[in-house]
Amino acid sequence: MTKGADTKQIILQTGLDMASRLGLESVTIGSLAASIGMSKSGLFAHFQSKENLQVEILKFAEQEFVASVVVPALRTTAGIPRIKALVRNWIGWGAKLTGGCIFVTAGTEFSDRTGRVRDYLLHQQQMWIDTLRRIAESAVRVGDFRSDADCEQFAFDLYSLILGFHFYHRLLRDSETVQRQQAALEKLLDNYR
Amino acid sequence: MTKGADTKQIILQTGLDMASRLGLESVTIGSLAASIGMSKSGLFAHFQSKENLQVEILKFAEQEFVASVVVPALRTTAGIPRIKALVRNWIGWGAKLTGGCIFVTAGTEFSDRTGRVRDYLLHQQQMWIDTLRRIAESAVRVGDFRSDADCEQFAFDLYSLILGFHFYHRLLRDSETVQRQQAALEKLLDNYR
DNA sequence: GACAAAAACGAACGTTCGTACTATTTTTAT
DNA sequence: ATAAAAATAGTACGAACGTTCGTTTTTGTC
Repeated sequence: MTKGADTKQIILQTGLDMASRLGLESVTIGSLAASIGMSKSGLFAHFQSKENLQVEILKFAEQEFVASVVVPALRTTAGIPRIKALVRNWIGWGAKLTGGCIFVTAGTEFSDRTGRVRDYLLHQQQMWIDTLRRIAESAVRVGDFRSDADCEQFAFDLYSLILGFHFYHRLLRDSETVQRQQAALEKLLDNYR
Repeated sequence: MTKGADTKQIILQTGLDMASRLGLESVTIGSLAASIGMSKSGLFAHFQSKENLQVEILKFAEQEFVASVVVPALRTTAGIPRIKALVRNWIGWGAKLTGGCIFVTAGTEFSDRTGRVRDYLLHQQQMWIDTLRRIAESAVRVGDFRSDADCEQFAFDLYSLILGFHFYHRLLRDSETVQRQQAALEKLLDNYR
């Protein structure tokens, strides 16, 4: 029985796109079903609850994120090239979606809520920050960063930069944002060299 | 006629707090009325539409923001002390609300929507970025920043930092965030000195 | 092609959404 | 004190919400 799994993928893909535009809470079962062209109850049967749907959308997004952002970056040379690749991939991933990065959107949306969606988001973000830190550590190891660099701090700095880019790019639609972000990244890297 | 205005203030204050926790879209007329202890229709009469309510909450927040963040900062010595005061006030303002900064929250929430709420948010953010740029320019004028400093870029850098702080502080509840943010701010200022 | 399992459907549940209209109460000005 | 005005409450509306249930259609296996 593969038909059900196929449908589920379509639901999650469409749901992810919708969530990236409107937020996870605004992905209603009715509107999602309508935009796919199936019935509310048919869609609902795949998830048993809206909370499950939300969590599964996040897991689906994570898969895509890891596959198209993290893994390719880890394949490039460790150090500064890898960091630049990571940022480049991240921006590219954001561009694939109709809306913004779902982790940023949902992270903001659920930061003051409770429940499994927030729990999962929190866990995801900690893993993401861990990844940033480890990539900084490998930059120290290959000598691109100086040996006493604070890698935890670098993760914060880089994530801030990404958030700034996202905010400028989405809300302000500022065309110069890419250059701004690139200039900031160069300066940031200089600080750790 | 002062009774109506008083009630309106209470509505907006409560609505702002609710919006800072759950987002502007989740401030429903029913739940807001219930938490104040008045009727849906009584509350509704003050605003004529939900969109009006949302915009008025943002205007109310802006008033408070200007009064407790921007104005006090502009009263301190121009240059780096003013920048530090601005950041300090901003963090303090965020701490007064139950949830996060409403401009960050709502900016993310409405970046891909259309309508008057988004229009107003966009306008507000452009003013905020303008303020950041002007404060950087005054830092150049008093000699705290070097004369060829890119003030537009500084606005981006500082805003990114603030967003990073907000995200770490709200979702991750990381207790070291204040120090991280301070360290990043010092480095940022050094880059422009 | 028969048959069981899986998947999708349609209708309905109780609740809440934003909004509209009409009382009724409360506040203000004379 | 009283009339006008403002503020609040009450009731109702159609639509949408998440969810449940029983039925029908589709699918894969023998």
